[in-house]
Amino acid sequence: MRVKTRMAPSPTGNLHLGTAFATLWPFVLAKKGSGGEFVLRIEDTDRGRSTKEYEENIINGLKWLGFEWDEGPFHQMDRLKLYQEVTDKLISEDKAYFCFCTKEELEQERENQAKAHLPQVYSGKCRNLTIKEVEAKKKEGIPFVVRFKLPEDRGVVEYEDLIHHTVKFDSALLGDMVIMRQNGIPLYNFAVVVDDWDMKITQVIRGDDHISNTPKQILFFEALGATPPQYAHYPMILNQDRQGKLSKRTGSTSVEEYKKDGYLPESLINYLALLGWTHPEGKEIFDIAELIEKFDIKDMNSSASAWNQQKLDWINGEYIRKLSDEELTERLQDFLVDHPAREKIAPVVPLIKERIKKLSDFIPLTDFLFGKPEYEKVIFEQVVGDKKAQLPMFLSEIKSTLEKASRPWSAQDFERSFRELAEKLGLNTTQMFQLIRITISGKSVTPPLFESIQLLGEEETIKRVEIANNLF
RNA sequence: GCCGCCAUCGUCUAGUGGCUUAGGACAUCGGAUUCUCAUUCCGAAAAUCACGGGUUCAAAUCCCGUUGGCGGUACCA
Repeated sequence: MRVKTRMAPSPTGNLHLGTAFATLWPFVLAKKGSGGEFVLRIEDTDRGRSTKEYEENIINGLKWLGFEWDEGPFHQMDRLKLYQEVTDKLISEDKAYFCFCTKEELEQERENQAKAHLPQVYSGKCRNLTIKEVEAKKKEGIPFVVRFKLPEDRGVVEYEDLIHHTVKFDSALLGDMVIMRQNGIPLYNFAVVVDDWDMKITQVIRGDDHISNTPKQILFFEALGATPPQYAHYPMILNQDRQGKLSKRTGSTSVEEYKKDGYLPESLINYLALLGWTHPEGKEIFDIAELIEKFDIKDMNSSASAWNQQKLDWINGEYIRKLSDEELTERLQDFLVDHPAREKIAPVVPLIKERIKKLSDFIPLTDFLFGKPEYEKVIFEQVVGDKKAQLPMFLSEIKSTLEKASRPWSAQDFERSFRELAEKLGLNTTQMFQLIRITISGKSVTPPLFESIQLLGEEETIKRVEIANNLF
């Protein structure tokens, strides 16, 4: 059978890492088989919280991550007619009914049940209203909803979860669920079933927060006279401290933030994959194509894993180092739209490739190459320790050594003459080179010295030594 | 409260009854390379397999219970 999966985000917030995670699995499952299809469906029936902006953010983010869909995006709000037709059909078949209970009544009911340590289930008060009674209440203008009539004696609803084992629920604990609001907008569980049925979805793979929705949805499929799809529920990603599902509490969860921070889409995908699935050979670095090739739903985790920023950073570093210099240059240029000298990024790339974990690390590491350094006397003093009184002399010696050197400066001569100078001045080589480093950059950590100086040029380098010298 | 899901180093995991003195990865610590920082390489520390009972000649692995974490219990999705 041809596989058809779907991802159904609700546009009630920006693209969340959890949503990206939720998109990965149905996407991979669809791409796995030949001719599989992946559908994007926007579940926008929560009118209070859904916005067009969130939807755009989600769609753009999914595209940035590399996801493509074969159908959609569909919108549930465009499909109200269908939900209404199905609802009418269920009513006419006596599988659903009108309910006129007020919010207060229902709350009272639940409260009483809680006090009696009973499961909180709708009493079915409006279940047996006659047609006449219904008409009369409607005429009076009493607000109503449509409830699903839970088949009596349905007993235990059971299904084979592709990730868990057999999952069983007692349908008696479900009660008669509301499926349609008075305003004609359906409720989540009902709309999902109508859509999955209408769109002929074969596999539903989603977070395990939906496990308890599944028996309800199966019951709806049964009422429709349809076979439910196969279900697979993966665990939710937990916060770094394992307290609760991934939320803003312990760090950013917005995909856009990660993009702005300089994470590569492919490393995000790789890390997300690691959180839900284990490569059969235990590999940790693999691209989406390999994931699709090796994917088997049986290798998905059944226990929840916690978000780990350090591991993501490591993976991102791995991917940066795997890029060619040309490719990394392009990525940096796209990333650093406001950079003062984007055309000068290319020659710097080989120097920083092994030194950055995120694209944003480029800036602090290289800004001295593109603008004047800011000096702090203490940093110089820390290098030479108790010889700090001699700093002016050290700096002018450095300057004259540079001026004496034959041009263009060569790495070999440079290294040799400064090792000699270090010895002459009673400094060790580390101190010598650190002093030069700080002089040209204002920092104690930079890319390799001689290559940096080459990029700066001889004149600029000597100028910086002069400026530094004037500090003392 | 009721219903459900889950439970191996700090974190992610391997492990499907004997091959396990529980293996790997990230992070941590030490060492080598080195002009700094990284990279790379080598090494160390880190899990009484949540707890308590069973089953078995043998259990991290099977069963039951407990505890803990998480989720659901809406005219949210």
